[in-house]
Formats: sequence, structure tokens, C-alpha cells
Amino acid sequence: MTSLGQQVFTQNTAEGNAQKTKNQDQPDLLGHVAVPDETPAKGPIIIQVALPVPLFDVFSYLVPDALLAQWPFAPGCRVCVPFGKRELVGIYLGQATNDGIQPDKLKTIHTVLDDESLLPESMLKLLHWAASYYHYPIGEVISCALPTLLRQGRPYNLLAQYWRLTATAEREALKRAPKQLETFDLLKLHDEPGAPESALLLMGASKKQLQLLQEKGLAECFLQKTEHQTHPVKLAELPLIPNDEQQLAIDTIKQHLASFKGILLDGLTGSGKTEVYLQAMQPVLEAGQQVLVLVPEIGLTPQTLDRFRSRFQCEIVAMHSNLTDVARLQAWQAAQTGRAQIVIGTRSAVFTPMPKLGLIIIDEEHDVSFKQQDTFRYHARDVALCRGHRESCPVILGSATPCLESLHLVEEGKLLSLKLTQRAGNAALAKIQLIDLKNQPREHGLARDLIDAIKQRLKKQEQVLIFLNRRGYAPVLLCPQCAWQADCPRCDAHLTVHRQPSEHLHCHHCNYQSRLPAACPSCQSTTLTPTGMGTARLEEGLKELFPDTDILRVDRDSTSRVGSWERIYERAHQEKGAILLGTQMLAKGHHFPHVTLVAILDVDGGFLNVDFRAPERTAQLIMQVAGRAGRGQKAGLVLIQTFKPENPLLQILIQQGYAAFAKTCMAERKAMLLPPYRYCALIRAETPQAEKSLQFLQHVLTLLYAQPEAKQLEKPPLEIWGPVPAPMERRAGVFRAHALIFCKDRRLLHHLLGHWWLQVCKLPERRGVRCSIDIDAQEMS
DNA sequence: AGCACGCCGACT
DNA sequence: GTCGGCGTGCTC
Repeated sequence: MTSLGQQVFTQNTAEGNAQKTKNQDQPDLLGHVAVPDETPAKGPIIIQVALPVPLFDVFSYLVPDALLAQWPFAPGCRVCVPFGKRELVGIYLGQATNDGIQPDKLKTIHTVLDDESLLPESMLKLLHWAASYYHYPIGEVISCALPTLLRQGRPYNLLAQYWRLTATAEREALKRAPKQLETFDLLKLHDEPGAPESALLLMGASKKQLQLLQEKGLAECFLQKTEHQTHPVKLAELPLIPNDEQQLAIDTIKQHLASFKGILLDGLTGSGKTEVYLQAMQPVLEAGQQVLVLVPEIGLTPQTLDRFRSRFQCEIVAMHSNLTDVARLQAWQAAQTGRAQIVIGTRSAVFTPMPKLGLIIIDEEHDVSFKQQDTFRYHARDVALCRGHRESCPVILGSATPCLESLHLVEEGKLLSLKLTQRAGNAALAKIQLIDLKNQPREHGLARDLIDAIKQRLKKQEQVLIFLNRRGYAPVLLCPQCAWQADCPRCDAHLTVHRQPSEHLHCHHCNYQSRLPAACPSCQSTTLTPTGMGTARLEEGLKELFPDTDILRVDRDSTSRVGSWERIYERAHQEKGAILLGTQMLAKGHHFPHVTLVAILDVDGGFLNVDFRAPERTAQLIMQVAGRAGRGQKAGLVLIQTFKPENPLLQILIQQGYAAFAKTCMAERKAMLLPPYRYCALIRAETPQAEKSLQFLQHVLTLLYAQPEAKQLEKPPLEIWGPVPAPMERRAGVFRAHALIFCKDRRLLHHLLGHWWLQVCKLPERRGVRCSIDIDAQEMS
């Protein structure tokens, strides 16, 4: 959001710049389209089309006479066009002015796929802004706002699943299946022409019965166009009575409806943020408007959805990566037509068109999953703020551990801050204590004091959660004779020892796998020793230490089988002693009411890291994990094992809390002129040859200062760190390097980067080098 | 990104 | 004599 502050709150956007320069010699940076309001002179109609190709231009085409009956097209509709030897589906953006390309090079579009716009003007503008802000090709940005099926050119029909009986269906076949019989009769009632699944479910049919009938060949499912109708919102459940803080937050948000306002809802875990969301949403929904709710990737659980469903009786759609193409299209259409009043989704849902958008909520706004890491590197939180600004609706950012960027915007008066400090039911906040690992005997990686604390809890039939962010058995395989270590042949990393499903070595960075060597390849010793602690090994150790206790391990290896996570979840909800043990997966979203002790085993790495954001991330994680402890009536305790108990940041965090920590961290950032006090961009390069990545970056960075715009500046306005090899220089066989660019002035940074990056992408030296630009980079690896 | 064209090695 | 390797160049 770094840049967003300025971006949102001043009108000086890159878009604005592009508009100013569009008629000059410089090619329009991101192919912004001439506004199609001037009626063109007679002659052929030339239109501009955005295509899903990694090129920064939009493309001009002619409209054939045969399609003039459909003219004028709706900006945002799809067109089929010839492109090279291919045919592509693109988005019609508007009429082109005649300048630029020679008319003889123009091709003619093949077809127009839609009568109406799929992406209203406000969405197209937002997508243009995102393309320009993140320096990413406009066609690819636009295509990420469309579901796959529409991208492929499949017809836009409002599809819904309908059910009907098959022609040969006989009632007699179901004599001994009363439930299916009920569903059969229901279908019989609505047999012509079939009934939508959603209606059948409301009438008491179940999905399972329908499927069983289908398997028996008695019923069939088909897709059919539906008419969209909006159902009035009804409250399905009375709102809880808010406490004073919640009421103040709700009232304040209500005051700001119908205009843009960024609101940071800074509330402890368990202080009732969701209730504030729900009550703030109510007037928006009652006014017939839509609400967009963004949640972190792991946060979109059935429980989350249930919470909304049980409060509001209106159409709610979930948008996440696990949807099938058809389901995604249906959800998208429900949002795009305005029928779905609530859209809950992960990062990419921020680009869902919603014609009656009235409120945006971003839950756990600090979560890293809101920043896309590969290809189009946008931050959904920042896009959401921009969207709220453009569409004049409030944006609520909720978090117990707000990111420093958001807190900085509060400081500057650009975000309104609302605090929730009381926990529901007066639940006591967990105490956090450090365990000094120096001079402390350990068993299976656990300090004596920690083992004693665990025993105490188990005796009382309470549960313990142990957090260890390292999966596998052991992170290193070491030869004690000659200090050889098993390393990945393709990465600068150790191989992790795994014992499940069978003993093997595994690289967590490139997926390389191999057998364990029988003897040390260096000195032939046969005493190779797994060293260090992973979750699988800790599980073994815990079974030895607590033989009569259920140990529930939660990590990617233990939960990959279907249903295993559900089983663990169920067991954790029984009021009986148990130890939950796992990686980050455990930290987020899930509520374990019987956990009263949380242990964090390896926190030191987070504070001693080249990434300047690492302490912030670690603190957020600690607070989040701490929030898992003692949410019920029983007070919780958090124990953190560390070799560095004197670390000042850690001390401030546990003694004075996250707010004080953030303040200190912020002061350090300010002193170092790091984000959010300067804006940043990270340039990455990857090649299979060592040195070449660095050389390329070096070359490219000299061009940055060689630009005429940069030369005119007296003092270099940019500070460049690097180029340096990336923290893990070699990964999956490629050598990675990067450089960080800082600038105080966001507009200047984007102005310089924009022209320069276009130039870099066209460089002949670029062949064989994968390079990318990451605006407001969040992770330095 | 695709998908051409283009110019050199091991096959019938 | 061809099939195919991926270098490089273009796409309105």
C-alpha cells in the first residue's frame, strides 16, 4: 500500500499522466485507449482491443461491414480477432483514433461475442490503473477479471444447474429409499421444464439425494439460462448486542457509507470484528447494494460462509481457487449481474465486477496472501482501496495486527482508525512468556519448563498447541565425522529428511527427491545423522514423552489425504486433553476452544533475517498464534522458546503488545528510510548461468539513470540497493539476483520506472533472462 | 506467451 | 536426401 496512500488520495495517478502524454511521440505507456466519445470521421471503423498476451500494447482492428449491424459495440464486450496465426478472444475497449499504425497492417475482427459489456467502465478503469501501477500488460490484467470459460470465448449465458426426471424414470425403483422417493416426487412436481437446483434445495431436497437419483439414471442435471432476480434481504438471525466499542465502530462506518473512506478496524482476536462487519453490512444490503468481502487464502472456510449465511438471507457467493470452471462462471455471473448481494472471496475476487458495490471489507488485511507473488504482482488490499475510492464506497481493513503500511496511513490521517480492545465475554488475554534456551536442558527440542507446562495442561484435560514452522522429519542430514550435509543439487539449500511415506530426502524449494545415501559420499562413514527438528520428528518425540495423549499433527504432509483435516478438527473440538502440532496451517482461521497453552518453537529466524519485513511478519504470527490460546473462559498462556530472549523487539512485543511493537518497528523504518517511509520496487532476474543475472541487472540499472528524465534531475532521487544475489541464489537450477529501488516520491518513481521498464522489456540482452518488476514488494526472496 | 521461420545434426 | 533441435523475431 506503500504507494497507495498517495495513489488513492491524490488525483495524480499514472493514468492521469498517460492521458496527458497520449498524443505525444512517446507511445502511450500502457496502451491507454482514446476516449471513444468523439464520433469518428467517415471511413472504416477502427477499434482497440486488449488481448491476453504479455505485450504492453493494445491492438487496433477494423470492423467489417458484416458486423456493422451490431455497431456500436459495448466497451467491455468480447471480440474474436486474428492475431498472428492464432485466433484470440479480446476485450473491446473503444474506438481508436486513426494515428499510429499504417492502415494496411490492420486486420479485421472476426466476431463480436457479447451484446452487452462484461466489464463496466468502472472495472475497465480500475484494471487500467492496476496495469499501469504494477507495470503489467493490460490484456493480461483484464483477462484476470474474467472467469476461464469467458476467457476461452464460451457463450455468456446465465447458466444454472437444473434437474428433471429422465424420460424412463419409474417411481417403483425407489420403494426402499424413502428419502430419494421424496426428492423424486419433488422433481415430478416440477418436471416441466425442470427446476433449478437452488430452488429444489430450498424446498428440502438434498444434493446427495439428487446425485443418487442421477446415478440410478432416474434424474438428470442440465445447465440452462436463468433469469436473474434479486431477492430482498432478510435478517435470518438477530444481531448480537454490540458492546460500546463495537457500537461506536458500527455507527462510524454507517456515517461513511455512500462515499469513499478507508477504515482500519484494529481489533484484538476475539474482540468481535466479524460482528462489526455484519452490522455495517446490513444497511448496505438493505439499500439493495452489494458487499465484497476479501479473506486470506486459508480463511475461506465453510464456517466463515456459515456465519454470513446464518445472518443474511440473500444470495452469497464464494470465489476461490478450488471452484470448477462452471461454478466459477456461475458465481462470477451472480456478482456481475448484481444478483448476489455478498461476494466472499480470496485475493483475485477483488476484480469481480459488481454493479451495485456499496462496501468492501478486507479481513486480516495484513495477510501476505493478498499479494500475488508470481506474474501479475498486485496487492488485493491496495487494489480494493483504489476500487473503493473510484466507486465511492467505504473500505474496511480489519486486523488484530495491522501492517505498518496501514498504520502509517492512519498516522497521515488517510485512514480512519477504529479500535476494539475488549474481548467478548471478558475472556482474559493470553499471557506471553519467553523460555531462554541457553543453558536449559532439552528433550526432543522442548525445554524442560515447556514440558512441565504441557504436562500441567494435559492433567486438566486441556489442549496444547505447538507451533513449529518446519515440516518433515529433520531439516538437515549431517555426517558427524566430516560435517558433510545433504544438499539439493539444484538449489542452495539443504535437503529435508522425510520418513513418510518412506525414508527419503526432499527439497522443499524445487521438489527434488532422492534416497538417503547409505554412507557419507565424502568420507564413507555410515553414521549419517538427521539433525534438527521437523514436525514429523517432533510428533515422534511427543509420542514418547506423552504416550497416553493424542498427538494431532497438522501440516501439508499429514493433511494431504482427504478427510484427515476434518478428523483432526473434530477431535480437537472434543473436550479432552490432546496436543496439536503443526506449521503455519495451524495459525490461521481455525478456532480451538480447548487450547490453553500455545508453544512457539523457532522464532529466532524471524527476527534475524535479511528481509526488513521479517520482524513485522514474525510479530504478526506470534500474536495470531497467541490468539488461539484460551478464547473460552480459561486463561491462555503462550510460551516462546528462544536463544535470544534479550532481543529488544521481542521484549517490547511480549511486554507491551503489538501496538508498541509496531511503533518501535515504525521508528526503525523511518530511521532507515524504508517503506512505508519510501516507496519501493524490487527488480528480479533469473538465468541458468551464474553471474549473468547480476550482470543483466547491473546493465539495466545503468539505463535507469541514463534516461533523459533522470538526467534532468540534480540529485539522484532513487536509491538502489544491489544488484545482489537473492537470499537463495540458486533455486531449481536457476541463478537469481535482485535489486531494490527506493524513492520518496511515488509519482517520480513510477514515471521513471514506467518508461524504463518498457525499454528493458524490449532489450535484446533480455533473451535468456527472466526478469520482473515487483511494486511494493512484500517478500525479498 | 504462442507460433512461425530458419539453419545445422542423426536417421531412412 | 529428410525429421527435428531450439535460437530469434513478430504479433494490430
